[in-house]
Amino acid sequence: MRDGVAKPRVLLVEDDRELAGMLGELLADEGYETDAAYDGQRGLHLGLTGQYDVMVIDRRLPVLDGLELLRRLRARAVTTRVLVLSALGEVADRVAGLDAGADDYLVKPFEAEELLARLRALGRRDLDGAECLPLGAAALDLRRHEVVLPRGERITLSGREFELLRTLAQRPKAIHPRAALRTHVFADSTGESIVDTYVYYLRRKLGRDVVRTVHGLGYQIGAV
Amino acid sequence: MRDGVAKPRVLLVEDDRELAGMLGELLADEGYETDAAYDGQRGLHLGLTGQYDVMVIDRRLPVLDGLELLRRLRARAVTTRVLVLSALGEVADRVAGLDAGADDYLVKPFEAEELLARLRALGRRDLDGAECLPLGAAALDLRRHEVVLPRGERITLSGREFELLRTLAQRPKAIHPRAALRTHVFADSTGESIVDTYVYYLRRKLGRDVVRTVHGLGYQIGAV
DNA sequence: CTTGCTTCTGAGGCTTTTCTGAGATCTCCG
DNA sequence: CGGAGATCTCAGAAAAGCCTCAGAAGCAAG
Repeated sequence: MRDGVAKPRVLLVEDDRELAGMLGELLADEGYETDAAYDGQRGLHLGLTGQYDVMVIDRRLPVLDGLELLRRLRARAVTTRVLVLSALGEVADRVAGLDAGADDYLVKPFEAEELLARLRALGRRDLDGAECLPLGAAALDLRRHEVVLPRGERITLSGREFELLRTLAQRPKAIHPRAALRTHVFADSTGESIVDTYVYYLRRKLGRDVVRTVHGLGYQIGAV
Repeated sequence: MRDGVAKPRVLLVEDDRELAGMLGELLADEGYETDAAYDGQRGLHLGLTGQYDVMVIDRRLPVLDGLELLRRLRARAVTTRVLVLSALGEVADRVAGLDAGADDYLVKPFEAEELLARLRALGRRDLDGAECLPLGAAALDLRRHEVVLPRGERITLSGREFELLRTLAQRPKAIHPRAALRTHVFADSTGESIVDTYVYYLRRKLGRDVVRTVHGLGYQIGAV
């Protein structure tokens, strides 16, 4: 899927365990790494870790309603793409879901193919054809794993350094939680502070300002 | 819509001129700046200028089919969000549309409300962080935990400061009793005066006037 | 096997945030 | 006016979060 390095991670919040099990298998077959939660509270807890690429949330959930869960995630600066599943298919229901912060809304019953296609659409991040990502005044050369400074000077990055910076540069100005970066760039078994270390390496090579720390939330590039 | 600064720009590619006209008006009423193209070739030309925040593309188009238009845009590294409109509503059709690069797919006939909600959802994705609560002349950036002053200056809040201000800003003009704020924002075990302290911190960062004290009752923002 | 680079760990120290509590100041009302 | 209670201000301790870096372990090329 993506470089074969890390599978995209999906959080599935669905109280119908049978359906959850089926979807979990379906997603696994498609190459997703899936975690499941069976109620809204648990979904909120997992969602806040910020380690997912996309979430699938059922609208009707015990403990904490799906839309309320979504609102709370959004209120806590979680920008992960969310697809809401619901048996409620009226236009007003769909509008309510989307306006609560969903990126897409799929009405039950649905076909597996469509769910997968919509997940692909949400997860699509690869900037096809782009060779460079903007990086403030500089640029990140995706082919050569180098940062090109305004005056043409080039700084070579190691593999991990590059992956980290690319992840940040793909969504500039967004805040990337540590946990998310750790899951995307490093192996799950690595220590908690690996991200700090590599941010330190990047800053040492590129200057203190490339990466901004947002205390308690994560890291950010291209700050305003 | 968005701070009233710049209207989001929409490119509408639709050969049915009557429908195009109606949609154009609808979008204009919602505060979008709309350009229309009546065939795929013209849509490609305009789309490549890269000046749009989102595109609405009909699937069946003269000269250049909607999906082909979409593929060519994607091939040329245009990452603008695209919503495809189509009379073809089979699952296979929708999958084809999404896999051609669409971010969303809406089947005709549709209701205006849903189109608008889906456009809002698409627009939200790029504005990573433009999700704000009004705060008098300023705004509270919910994703970044920052207060955005009228001139664009940003003041970062700590976690607790943010939670407190958000709670107040969610119901402006309401009077929030101390005890309620303490329960919502802080742990139950904290001292009685924790709210006072944080109100003091907010005032020190943002100015004396952000939070008004209603003696004996609580705190309030956005006073009359 | 050595050299040089990359990756990862973990400890120590630094900074920011959170919370406490106590004195100063203010407000309301008799 | 004056006092009780409410509120403000702030210093500093404790906790949490973050930075820095040395060194071990891994890997690839010579």
